[in-house]
Amino acid sequence: MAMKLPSRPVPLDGEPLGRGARKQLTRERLLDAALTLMSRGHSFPSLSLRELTREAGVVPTAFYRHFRDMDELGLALVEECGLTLRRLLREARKGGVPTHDIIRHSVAIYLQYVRAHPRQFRAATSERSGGSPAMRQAIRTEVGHFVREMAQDLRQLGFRPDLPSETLEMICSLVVNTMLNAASDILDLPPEQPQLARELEANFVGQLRLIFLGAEQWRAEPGAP
Amino acid sequence: MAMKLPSRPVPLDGEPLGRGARKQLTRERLLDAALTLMSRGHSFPSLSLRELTREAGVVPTAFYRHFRDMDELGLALVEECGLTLRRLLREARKGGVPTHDIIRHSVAIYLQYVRAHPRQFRAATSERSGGSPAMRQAIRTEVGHFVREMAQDLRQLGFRPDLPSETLEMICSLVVNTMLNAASDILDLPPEQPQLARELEANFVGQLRLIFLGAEQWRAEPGAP
DNA sequence: GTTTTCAGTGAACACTTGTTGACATTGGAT
DNA sequence: ATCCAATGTCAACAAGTGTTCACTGAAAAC
Repeated sequence: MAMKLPSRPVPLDGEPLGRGARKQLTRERLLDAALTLMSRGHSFPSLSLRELTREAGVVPTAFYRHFRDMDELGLALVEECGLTLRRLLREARKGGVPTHDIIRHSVAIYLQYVRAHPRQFRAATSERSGGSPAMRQAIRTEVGHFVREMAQDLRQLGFRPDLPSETLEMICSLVVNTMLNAASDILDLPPEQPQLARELEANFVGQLRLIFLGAEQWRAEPGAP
Repeated sequence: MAMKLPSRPVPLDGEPLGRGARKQLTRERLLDAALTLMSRGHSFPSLSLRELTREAGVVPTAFYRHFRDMDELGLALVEECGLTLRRLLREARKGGVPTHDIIRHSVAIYLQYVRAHPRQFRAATSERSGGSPAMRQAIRTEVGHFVREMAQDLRQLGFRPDLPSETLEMICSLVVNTMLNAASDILDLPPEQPQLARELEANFVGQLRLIFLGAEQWRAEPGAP
């Protein structure tokens, strides 16, 4: 008699994982597969469920044990990328702020971080204006959190304590937009063109300098002289 | 005997159009259909050829008389949107520059223009980082043209004649990124929420003010004191 | 030790997709 | 008036899609 092949939930793992842990593992595999496929040029809305599960090494129907549909996976993905972004900010906070040439230094750190997490950043920048309305909204919210956190950090660092939070956030939102644009540009660069990369980096540094130059000059109350 | 239905290239048009004109017309219909579908939430890479031709009111195979594949249509679309952008700049140039409250005025004009061409702007901002690599590159080039043109305009207006073109373009690229982000934000707003729209507009104005404040303070040679 | 829960499997469905080839119709050059 | 090229239509294809259903096997609950 022909026996059915046994289900192999974790084919390559010797560790005796618990059931819940196993579930979370394949869930992460699915998210990971999405990031990988996106980093190969696919844009999220053009990903098919089957393609995704194929890449994840699971059968199509297994998908439904984790997400209702692709939109739900998209939202989870956004959350994950948001987490990556926050980690960046947290690490930057820990590292302390160098007193000299802050911007150039921060840019170097940031770009290094971007290159270390290309898939997350490509996904984030790519779906920021590309995905479904729900996904765009989610990303917008996530970016909003990031902006607020950054503004708070600036305040805590004693930067322009006279400015209201609104204004600080307006400035930070400009900074974040510039950062994300730069990330997108960097990741689209031909693989090994250090000259272009340096130009782009210089441009990026210049733009941030410009912004902070403006921020230092900003009058506290633009309405009244 | 069953006669084939006659082909009706222009079902609703009484005008006896020339042949070339007819071709261009359905070509425009295809491009238009793409814009329409995109403005309904679809992102370009997830558009199917059949969906497109259905919306355009043509049979799927007719597509190939105009474009080799969807990528080619995408490039044509980028070109069209680029044209729209340039027209904006040209009109702005014609209109002259108000001496007072330039930025607020320009922003109002710009947002009005964005709202008048929502589909083009949604497509442009959406595919800027979302589409195929070729499409992204095309958009990048188009935006680059726009930036250079804007920098030239600024120079001709006598703005910071001491700065090298490189620096001017760096500034303009920051401005353009901010403009496109603002467009994307505006178009994603819930249909009738004038309060949010005004907040967003104020934010936008603030960011541009900040940029130009920084630009006025920018030292001509950041390397040497 | 028995039972229950549940992540994962495989086959099947109704459908849409991109692309091909063989016609039709017609504007424009001859 | 006649032919040609080009624009468009129809029918058909293989392949891929999302989703369903009944089933399995082992971890967890009893």
